[in-house]
Amino acid sequence: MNLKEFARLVGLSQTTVSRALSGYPEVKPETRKRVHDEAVRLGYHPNRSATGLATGRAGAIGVVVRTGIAFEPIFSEFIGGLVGGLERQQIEILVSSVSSLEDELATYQRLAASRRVDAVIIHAPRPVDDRIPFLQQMGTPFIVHGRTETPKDYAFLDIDNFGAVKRATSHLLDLGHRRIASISGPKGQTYVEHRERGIESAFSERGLQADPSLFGNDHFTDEAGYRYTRKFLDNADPPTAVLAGSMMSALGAMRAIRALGMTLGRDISLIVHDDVFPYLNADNMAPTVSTMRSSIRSAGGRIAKFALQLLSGAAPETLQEVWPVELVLRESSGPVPQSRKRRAL
Amino acid sequence: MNLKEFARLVGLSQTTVSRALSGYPEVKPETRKRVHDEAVRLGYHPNRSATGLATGRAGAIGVVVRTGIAFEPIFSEFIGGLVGGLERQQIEILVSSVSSLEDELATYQRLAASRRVDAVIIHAPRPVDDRIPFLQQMGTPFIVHGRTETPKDYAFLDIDNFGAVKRATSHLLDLGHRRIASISGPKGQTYVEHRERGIESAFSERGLQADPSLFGNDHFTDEAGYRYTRKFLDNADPPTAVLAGSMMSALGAMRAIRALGMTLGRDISLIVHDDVFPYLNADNMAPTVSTMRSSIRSAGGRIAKFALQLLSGAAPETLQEVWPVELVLRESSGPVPQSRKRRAL
DNA sequence: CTGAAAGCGCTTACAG
DNA sequence: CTGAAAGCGCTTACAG
Repeated sequence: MNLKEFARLVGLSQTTVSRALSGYPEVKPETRKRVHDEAVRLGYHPNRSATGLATGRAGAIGVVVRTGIAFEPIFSEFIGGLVGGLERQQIEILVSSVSSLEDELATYQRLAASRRVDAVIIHAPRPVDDRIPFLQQMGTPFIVHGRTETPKDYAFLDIDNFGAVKRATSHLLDLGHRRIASISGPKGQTYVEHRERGIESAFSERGLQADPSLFGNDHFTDEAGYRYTRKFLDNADPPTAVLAGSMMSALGAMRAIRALGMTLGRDISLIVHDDVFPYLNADNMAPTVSTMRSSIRSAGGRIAKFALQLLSGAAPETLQEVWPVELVLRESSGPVPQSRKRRAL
Repeated sequence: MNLKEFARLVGLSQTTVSRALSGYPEVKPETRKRVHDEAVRLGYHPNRSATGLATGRAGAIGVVVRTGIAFEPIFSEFIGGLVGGLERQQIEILVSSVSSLEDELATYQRLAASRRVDAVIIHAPRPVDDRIPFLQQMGTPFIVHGRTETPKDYAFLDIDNFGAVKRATSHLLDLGHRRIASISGPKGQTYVEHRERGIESAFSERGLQADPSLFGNDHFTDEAGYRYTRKFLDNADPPTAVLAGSMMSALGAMRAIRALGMTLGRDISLIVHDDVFPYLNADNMAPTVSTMRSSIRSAGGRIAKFALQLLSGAAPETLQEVWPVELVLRESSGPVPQSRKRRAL
């Protein structure tokens, strides 16, 4: 059924019906109500292509995923939050995939030129990220999940990775740890740099220096967590504490610790960045795991709100937030073992 | 830039340009090439709303997610496969979320009536599933990931859950196990029933009977895996083998087994349904974990192909596949412990 | 092989 | 508060 037929059934002109449905003010309340009721009763919904053509609005937000970037468990949660934040907004998420940065840029160009989306969301930004000037030049609204180190004249939502890791590191230093390892994401992404700088800053504030040979970078997999933990613990001067960048890396780290017959929380400490997966709960492990916690689902929900505001004309610079990260101390982290205690330098 | 302007720049009529771009045969090859080259050079892409309005095709496939159904880690992989299978097809995935079955049906109605998608994908079907007659009656093409127990006059891709679990159970029975526990998904979904029937069938083929008090049903979380495994092992006559429905449940099961001081693969066997997550590899655990393996990413890719065929006019009944599941035996499963051996009945 | 023009189903400035 | 009609940017039957 199209508008013409629906309007005939309701006994009004297409104009009035369209206005009633779109919430325009100049329709008599009782007329609006009648139109709404009839639309529900008859199952009428405006053809989205026609609406899109007439208004220039696609009613969708684009998310481009890079295959091969093992983003996986985070992606579900993020999309869940995003889509949840858009529920009942008549705005959907459009997902496409690409295999290279070049393809990613080409996809933004296509999505924008064909008016398929009203805005896009950028993930995993680098300190200097080509996608941002590219989108700005095209005039495509976008929101960055994370941020760059360039001037921030764009909308973004990030968490305070620097502060979170600095606080966790400071806590470990206070407990006497001096050999602290990091298992983080791939080099080149802003959040990875922020986290590593957080470690360095905590050390240098105390006149100490972090050992960069204890920094591992790879995708967040159980396998990488295991591999790096083994490697670091085979070191002549092994770490007494590990910071793991995700629950998946942490699973591997814990496995390595067990394999070496060490007791987590006593022989070695572990603090994990927790994106909050409903199926894998740090509070539930044995021992319970200390975390830097920040719900990626909430971030998705917030970015959905940002997107709606952006489409309502908000200036990108007014849509910028950096969320604090909670440090939740549990059994996996504790004082440095007696045997490994050193005189503070 | 719109078609009118682009056609002017190329020096041809809108008709010819449109036909060249859409791959119609009646365009001179050199004309087509010139149009294509210019489209790339000038970044022209047809307005998707206009194309949609003119053709009646949305160029998108809908996926509706139910929030609260803890589908999470599987979802990323599935969408990854789906989107990958649609790459370069000018077809995107449209994701919406709903919180109830009623909302889900209403969303299909809206997506179909507004011509926002050309087809939808149904997840987690029940033996009798209301969504199927609903979509059939609306005439909306759809593909079921899984299947019902009703007549299958629709397109679907499922895996042989019955056969997989039956084989795994038979293997355990052959090794002398008689107390076999199951930690599966929520009751009421076809795949859960198929898996449980697989266990029962393996038992009854040997004149034995499975103990339904060893069947646990819940979302696939580490927590549920732990809780059920503890509960079953506290039993007066505890299981000697556990079948876990996902890697997440298996993590909890392994944790419970460790907590009780038991050795996996010796004191108790474990076989896990593995959807193949790139970040969590059964081959990499200690001990390595026996699995029933089927890549959910591949399933997503295959369903993308089905969707394309459906949109090209293929009859739904011709798009039906049930994939076999590999049984990969590793260290986590072995003979029943001496102490628990019984005379075969 | 190419083109002029109708039509897809909306929205919205304009008129009343 | 309501309506007639132009226009959004494509595709495609029809004509040549």
